[in-house]
Amino acid sequence: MKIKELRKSKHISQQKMAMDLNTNQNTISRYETGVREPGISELIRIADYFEVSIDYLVGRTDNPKFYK
Amino acid sequence: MKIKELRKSKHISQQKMAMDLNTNQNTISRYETGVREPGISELIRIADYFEVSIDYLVGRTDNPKFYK
DNA sequence: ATATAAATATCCCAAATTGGGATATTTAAG
DNA sequence: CTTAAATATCCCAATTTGGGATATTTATAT
Repeated sequence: MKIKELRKSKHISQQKMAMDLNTNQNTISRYETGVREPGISELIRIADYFEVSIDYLVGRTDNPKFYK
Repeated sequence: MKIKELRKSKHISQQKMAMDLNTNQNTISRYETGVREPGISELIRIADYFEVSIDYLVGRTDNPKFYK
């Protein structure tokens, strides 16, 4: 989960990001530290938020074989 | 979740797919009918299995803006 | 260097979600 | 029409989740 990198590249706090996504700061923190994982709908919202693919978000970009 | 279409295109049963993914037939059924959702790791395994992107798998392909 | 504030991580817990076994229902063959 | 294969649903224990509160870490100002 590349949330932390993406968030920092946008120079926003966990707090702001949490607000934007209608959730809590601690939830974002957990995603970033990996102690919790978001469900699919949350995953999509985060990907939308950063305008990246889910595959990138979850670190699956280096996988050479997804085409569709 | 485009599991059903992908699975059918490969002409395999839920049973076989479940076996291949070390899970149960009812779990696959639930994913397909939408009553349950897989977690991220399972999502990746399914995407790997069908060799598609997660974005495609969850029906996010039509979103024009993911680039990274 | 230290007080203060901002940012991030962790604790606890109730609620929601999950997967599995068993079983019912639907669909396809014979 | 019967049987078998495929798929969906029920029940339930266990895991996982998010939120509030709080602790800890990090940055800023004096």
